[in-house]
Amino acid sequence: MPPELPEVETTRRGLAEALPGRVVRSLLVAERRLRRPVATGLARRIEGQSVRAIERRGKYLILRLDSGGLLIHLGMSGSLRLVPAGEPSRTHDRWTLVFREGTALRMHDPRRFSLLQYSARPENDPLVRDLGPEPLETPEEELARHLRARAAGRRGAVKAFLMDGRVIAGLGNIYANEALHRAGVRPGRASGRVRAAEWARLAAAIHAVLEDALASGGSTLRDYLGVDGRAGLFRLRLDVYGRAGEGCRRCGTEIRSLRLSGRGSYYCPRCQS
DNA sequence: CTCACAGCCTGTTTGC
DNA sequence: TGCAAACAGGCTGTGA
Repeated sequence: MPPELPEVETTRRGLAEALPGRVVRSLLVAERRLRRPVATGLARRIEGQSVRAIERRGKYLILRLDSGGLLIHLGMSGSLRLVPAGEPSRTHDRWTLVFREGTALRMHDPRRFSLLQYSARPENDPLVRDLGPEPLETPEEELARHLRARAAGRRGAVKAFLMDGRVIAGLGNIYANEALHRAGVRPGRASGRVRAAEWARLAAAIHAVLEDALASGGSTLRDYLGVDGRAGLFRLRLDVYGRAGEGCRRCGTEIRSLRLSGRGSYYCPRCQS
């Protein structure tokens, strides 16, 4: 299961408890070939800087430094962990950010879809600049209006629309499926044909599913040194994602699956129209 | 602008 | 049983 927005936010909270004030001693890069190559001069650029804050934009983490900051993305299989400085790397550990205070932040990422990049102005970096509103920080009614306005005239599937980061930040395949089920909207519907009342239900459902996942992940936050991006997802009970052929938890009808824009999509033919 | 799809990658599942 | 092919998906770039 990939880290989605709630897992990234859980990770952010863990880092925010531990990192601010720490000073970067070194960056050890074991594998440069990630989603983008890790810049050669990155280590030198950040050594000696202290961590000011940890922010999140969609599924990107922003580690604010004295000057500029690091953009970090977990990709499909990445997870961050705080480890004691000097702990040996294992297979698939990609880089380790070592702090003077004796701890280190380590990226574990088997599939190398993760990203580590310095930016002088992280919030203006093209990677995050064009992202849509934060689903958890946008009031429900505003979110509903926004989605409806952006969907006008679009004929593509509503699930693909919800997964477009420029429309709304950080909603991945799993939670797009779950939100559509909670809202009673089929994933293959044309975005422009979803009605106002349905957008209202969708906005509420997006909030609900993300908050649920966040709540279940939050309780496992205090593992050893705190950060495990996986904890939340393992605890959230999914209603439709990956449940093709099984019974809908609400009505018992068999969950169906189809492919939309190359992505697995799941819905209940009775609960969702 | 909108939309679909290839490509990146490796662990896991499926199918012969 | 064993191996190869298919699958999984966030994001970007490309082309229609």
